[in-house]
Amino acid sequence: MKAEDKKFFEAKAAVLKALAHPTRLWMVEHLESGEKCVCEFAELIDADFSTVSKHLTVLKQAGIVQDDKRGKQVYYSLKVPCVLNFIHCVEAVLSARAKEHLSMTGLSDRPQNK
Amino acid sequence: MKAEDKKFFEAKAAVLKALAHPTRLWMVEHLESGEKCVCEFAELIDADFSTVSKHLTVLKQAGIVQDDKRGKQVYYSLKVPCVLNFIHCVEAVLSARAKEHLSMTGLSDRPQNK
DNA sequence: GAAACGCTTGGCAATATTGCCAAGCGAAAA
DNA sequence: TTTTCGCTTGGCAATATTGCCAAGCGTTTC
Repeated sequence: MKAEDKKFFEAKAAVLKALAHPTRLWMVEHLESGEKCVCEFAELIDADFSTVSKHLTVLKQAGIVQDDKRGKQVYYSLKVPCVLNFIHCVEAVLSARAKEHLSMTGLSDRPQNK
Repeated sequence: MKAEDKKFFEAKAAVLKALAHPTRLWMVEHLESGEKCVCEFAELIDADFSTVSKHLTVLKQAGIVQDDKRGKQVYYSLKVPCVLNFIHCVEAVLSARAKEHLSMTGLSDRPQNK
């Protein structure tokens, strides 16, 4: 792998890493319906204010969300909406896995090859 | 957030986490052109055989790839090809970020709002 | 059978991530 | 100006990830 390519893969992995956390993923999906302030997130999940803020910072650094300070509040919004599409793909991975797991445990009604 | 939802987000985050590593991302993209054996990966990147094997195990556990042992070799292939689409979205995040960075450093030829 | 091959697993030290508490900080309200 | 509000940052301990070496294990070749 060339050094240049390596950098590219590191950059892409960093974006994915930002999304690879339950809370952050939840935040991103939540932003589908429009911008939210930090306090809204803090209210909805049971976590310290600082924790929420740090998660949002991670998403911001990754370039996934953007912030906008208006008055007392800071509003976060999705910067690259296509991330939502690909979360659907992740769900496809999960359902493929679930189906397989069912067939392994013999709980499925899978068709037998004779 | 409901406990059931929480589980769901944890599961999705786990899939993303599996992809969130430069080497594993590289492997997944490399599998676009068809199945590869462990030795091919080990040869292409400069890493221990065991390291390669462990990365592939992570991808397998996540349900992203599948393995097939034939003769001496184990062949890995993509199980859910849609992951490739969403890597393109990650690249969109990167290019959005790059563009912005250019404009911040004044190196761009961005159109000025007057 | 013995040796070689291709790969996986155990173990472990180095490193990174996470989430809480406490402290800081700018804008707005008093 | 002082206080409050909304949020960010520093610090830190608990936890997870990473990648190497060494050892194990099933096939195939000799």
